[in-house]
Amino acid sequence: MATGARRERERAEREQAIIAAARDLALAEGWEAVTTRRLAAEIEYSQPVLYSHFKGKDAIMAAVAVEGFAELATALASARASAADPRQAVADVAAAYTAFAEQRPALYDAMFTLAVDLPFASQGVPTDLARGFAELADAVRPVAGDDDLEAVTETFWSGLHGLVTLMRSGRLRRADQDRRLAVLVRCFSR
Amino acid sequence: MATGARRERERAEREQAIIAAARDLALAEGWEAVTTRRLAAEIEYSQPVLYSHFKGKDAIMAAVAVEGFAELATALASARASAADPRQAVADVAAAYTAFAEQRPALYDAMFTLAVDLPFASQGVPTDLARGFAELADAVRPVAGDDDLEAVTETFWSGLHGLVTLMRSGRLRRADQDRRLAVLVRCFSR
DNA sequence: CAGGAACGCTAGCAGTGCTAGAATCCGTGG
DNA sequence: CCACGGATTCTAGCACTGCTAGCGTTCCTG
Repeated sequence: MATGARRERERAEREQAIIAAARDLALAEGWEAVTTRRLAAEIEYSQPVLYSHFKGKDAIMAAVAVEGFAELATALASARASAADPRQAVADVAAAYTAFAEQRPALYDAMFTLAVDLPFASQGVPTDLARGFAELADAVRPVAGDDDLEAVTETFWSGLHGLVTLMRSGRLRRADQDRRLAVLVRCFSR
Repeated sequence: MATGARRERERAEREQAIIAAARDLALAEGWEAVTTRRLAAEIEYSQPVLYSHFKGKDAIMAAVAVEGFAELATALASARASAADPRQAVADVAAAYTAFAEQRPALYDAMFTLAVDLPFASQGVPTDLARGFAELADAVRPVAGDDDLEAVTETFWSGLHGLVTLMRSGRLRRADQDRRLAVLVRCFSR
């Protein structure tokens, strides 16, 4: 009778395998290489199995994005925790953010560029997204008069997001990224 | 013999019709609704005609983006020209930028999110893109110590781009956009 | 008016996300 | 130990995508 529990566990493992395969494939070859057929081949099942776990390809991408939000939050947290002083914290958090986007471009795309609507109504995202947002907020708190801390944080976040996306799409020269980061950090510290 | 000139003119008109159809369709129903079949039906020709004008669908989107860069540049220019003082110029240019993105979302996507590489190697874009960039630079010039005016401008641009894209994808509440814009403008004026 | 070339169309390819229905496996009761 | 029944998985296919080869027509030229 406990066979049902095993089945359920195996199902969960397979679901995780799908997410991992999608993530790895996207990181290695970009999201355009992630097709349902390749995904199915990767996990050694047929295509329809994917649809018994997720509503569609978008839902798979959303699941990958959810993992990304958790990773980003912890990356920001460790950057802020190891900063010497509040001033440095802003710079370190900003550097951690851009480094995350640079090193996991496909993950960043899933989180912010593709899969527009799905994850935000779901369960796991708001938590991890809020965690990351809170790290940014704590970093810029000294500069904000408390009432509009939220607006300041969101603007700081937008600045980072803009730097990352414009550079990744070739609109900004990669070489000057540090200088631009310094300008942004100067705006949001002191 | 002058018949060749007419043919060429008709060809140019048809090419413009393709770009206009793509643009209108994208603005009305989004880029996912722009298929080569619908585009062909819209201009009342068969699909292969599209490929005698453009290398592929991406090239059509790039052509639409090129028009967008010209429009954005003139919008920014007129905003800056009609500003009372330098301080106000930054705010007005920022407002014009976000208004452009808000009112022509599909156009903005073609310029910055989709069609990643094509237009920048081509002829028309660098000019109009540089025009828009110059408007931003002139607006923020007072705040920059001349040497890194470029970095300051690029960072300002990134901030605007981040605000626009994060809000459009639902990551930021639309209601607080004015407050965020004010924060950004404060950073880049005085 | 005949020859020829430029032109646009029909038809089709390979690939996409997704799904209906057949086939197979597996735990259960006789 | 075997046959049944339900869940699970696969095969085959649909409608659509971007794109292209090759045929038919049209129009200009000599």
